[in-house]
Amino acid sequence: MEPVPTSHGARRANTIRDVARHAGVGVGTVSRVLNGGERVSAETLDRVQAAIRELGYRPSAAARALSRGVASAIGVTAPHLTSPSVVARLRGVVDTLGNNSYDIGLATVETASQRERRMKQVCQRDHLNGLIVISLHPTAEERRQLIEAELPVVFLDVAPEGFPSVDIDNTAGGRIATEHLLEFGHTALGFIGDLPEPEFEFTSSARRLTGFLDACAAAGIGQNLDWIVRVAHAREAAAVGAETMLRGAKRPTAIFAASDTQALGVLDAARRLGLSVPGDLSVMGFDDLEFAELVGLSTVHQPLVESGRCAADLLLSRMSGDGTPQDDDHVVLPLHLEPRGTTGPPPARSTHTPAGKRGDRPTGHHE
Amino acid sequence: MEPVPTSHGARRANTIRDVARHAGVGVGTVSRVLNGGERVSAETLDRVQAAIRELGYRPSAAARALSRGVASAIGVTAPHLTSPSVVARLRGVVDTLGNNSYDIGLATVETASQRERRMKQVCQRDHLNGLIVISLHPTAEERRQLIEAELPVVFLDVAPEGFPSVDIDNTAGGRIATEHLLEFGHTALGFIGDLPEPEFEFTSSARRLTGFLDACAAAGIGQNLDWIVRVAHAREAAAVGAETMLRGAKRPTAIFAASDTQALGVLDAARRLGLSVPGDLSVMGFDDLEFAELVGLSTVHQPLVESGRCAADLLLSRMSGDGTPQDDDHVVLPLHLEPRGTTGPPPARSTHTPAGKRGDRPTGHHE
DNA sequence: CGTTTCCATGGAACCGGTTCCAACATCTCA
DNA sequence: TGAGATGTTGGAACCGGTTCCATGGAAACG
Repeated sequence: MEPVPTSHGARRANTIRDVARHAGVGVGTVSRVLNGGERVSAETLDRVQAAIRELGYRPSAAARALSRGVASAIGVTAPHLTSPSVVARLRGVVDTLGNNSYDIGLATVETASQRERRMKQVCQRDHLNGLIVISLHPTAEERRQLIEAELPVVFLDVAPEGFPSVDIDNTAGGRIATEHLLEFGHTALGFIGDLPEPEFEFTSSARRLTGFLDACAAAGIGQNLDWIVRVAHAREAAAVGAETMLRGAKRPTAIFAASDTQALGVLDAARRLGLSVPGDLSVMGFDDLEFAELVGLSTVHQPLVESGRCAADLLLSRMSGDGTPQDDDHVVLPLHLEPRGTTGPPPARSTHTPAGKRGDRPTGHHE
Repeated sequence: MEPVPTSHGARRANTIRDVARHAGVGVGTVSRVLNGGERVSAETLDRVQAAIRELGYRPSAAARALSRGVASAIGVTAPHLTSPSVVARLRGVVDTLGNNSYDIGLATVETASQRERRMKQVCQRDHLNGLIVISLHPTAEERRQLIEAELPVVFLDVAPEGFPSVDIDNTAGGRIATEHLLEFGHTALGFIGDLPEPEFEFTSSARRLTGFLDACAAAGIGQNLDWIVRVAHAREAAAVGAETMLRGAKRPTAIFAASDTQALGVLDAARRLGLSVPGDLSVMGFDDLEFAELVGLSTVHQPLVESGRCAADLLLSRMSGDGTPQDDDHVVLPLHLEPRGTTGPPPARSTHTPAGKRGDRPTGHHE
């Protein structure tokens, strides 16, 4: 006679009206109980909660989203998950958001068309109430859409004007890496980084190059343009680039790779050419990915996981915040040098300046 | 006089009724156009599409979910993203699902309470229309909930009875790894794997141990129980376990670690004890994570990314499928040996007759 | 004791889609 | 020419929450 009282074999799930009937109250009262129980007498509250329990009632997320006008979900867009740094950042984001009972809508983009489609999905009006964008530069069109959708958004690993962001000081990082090499007495420095992306503003790789050049200039060291190589962000591409650089008549005694992935390629190149590291060649990376410690790569540490947490916190405060919608608030996280086994003094023969009283360094556990 | 015709400064977003009015048709017609344009005349279709474009109309996901009774989202639950194998699987899942215009709801669980909360979220009735569970054994209660929610689900890296799953043959994998060591002539084999988890059925690590034992038995080699060590799934824990094993009066000439991560710990232990690899000790891993190639670790390759794709495909076919709701369909992906630099013949001095000549500890039933 | 204030409460209207049915137009076939 | 089949269309009802307003009773006040 009654609608199924236990939720066991129920064809149709119980609704708020079923609960109201079961508890002998109105739907408004049940709704109030569901949302914190304000302005409900203790006795009624008990009765409603009992009814909820007895019916195994679970509210419909869609109905709530519809009537409230917004869902309880946060979107995360990122490049494909092949890059370890993206994964590390994502981990931080997920950690923080997951503890705040938000749904996380993950979207990865690889191609331009995917990207466009995603963006439309993302801006669906009642779809998301917040967005984190990892390592993707927004196009002008995308910015416009984001502003129009009035969607709270935080960028991570990029810092477009007019939006809140979490990033590092890549220029300073490039300087830190380069100064580490300079302190060993290197004067012949090479750089390997990503290809420039003209459609976007400065990339992190480009900024690291700027820091490299700054540090060189400050030390009064000139540039050999053949030793500034820009390739696709991949181990093998970097290996090819480094090999070319190292095959020249004169070659650098140290190479700063703008990412650990590319540093790995440089190490490959050194191995192929029979150069010892750091005996013949010092190699410096950037990021401090997990494998950096494994291979003993000297690098600049950036707080990847923490950056994700930070972006998530920033977004949450934005969403709950007063309302100033899309001003910018750029968080810059600290970096530090992580010296390991792939950097050392330049080889004695080319050490015409300081630092060269002893050419034999105590390394040698690397090949 | 019209409601705001461009979507620019609109306070209130355009709804399907606005579109209908603008195009001079009924809402039903607009809905039909939105869902593929079946049973709509070409002329009307044009007019409606024009209206949609002119108003910048975007349908509300929540309203659609509510009236259809189901959203267009697929959930993915996984352990925290610190494990590289989980990340690799996730990548495969996301790749495939992303190309099918599903939203992906990602939830990671770490603690038991998180897990319980997630499960409730996940089973919200109109929340998801599919679920992929990565590397998490379902409890009895969770199975019950899943079945009750009638939610299509695919398990990945575990294979609970009664649910579709994608997995590998871990026992066979353990056998493959062990046979590789046996072929080199090793007769003193150690094993390092995860702690048993009594609350769940057999874990993959336990199955790999079974394969190890099978292969040993088939080769007529007895077991030294001190050489079967089970520790937390972490590099350092494995290092400690391996060190203990290798410090004994007699020590194995080869160790099979049930995961690459643990194999890394074994390598640490060897280094600390001054043992050369593979000269004094062969080390065998499992998984073929990215770093395995970096450190030249011999291992068993399992198709991680592909397993994610496979699970996603399976789920999609389940969701669109006829209806047989939750029968089981266990996909088993192939494995292969990936021999690298950490395995080789046993040291010469111990190459005399098999380990247990004195039969003190090994319960050898050989000879 | 009458009036005002306050609180708990019930329930209609609403959010924006989908679905279904009735209504109508057109076409077909006898 | 009429009956039936086919195809297109409009719009009410519905999905299941939230919100807001009207109501009634208790408490506070003069």
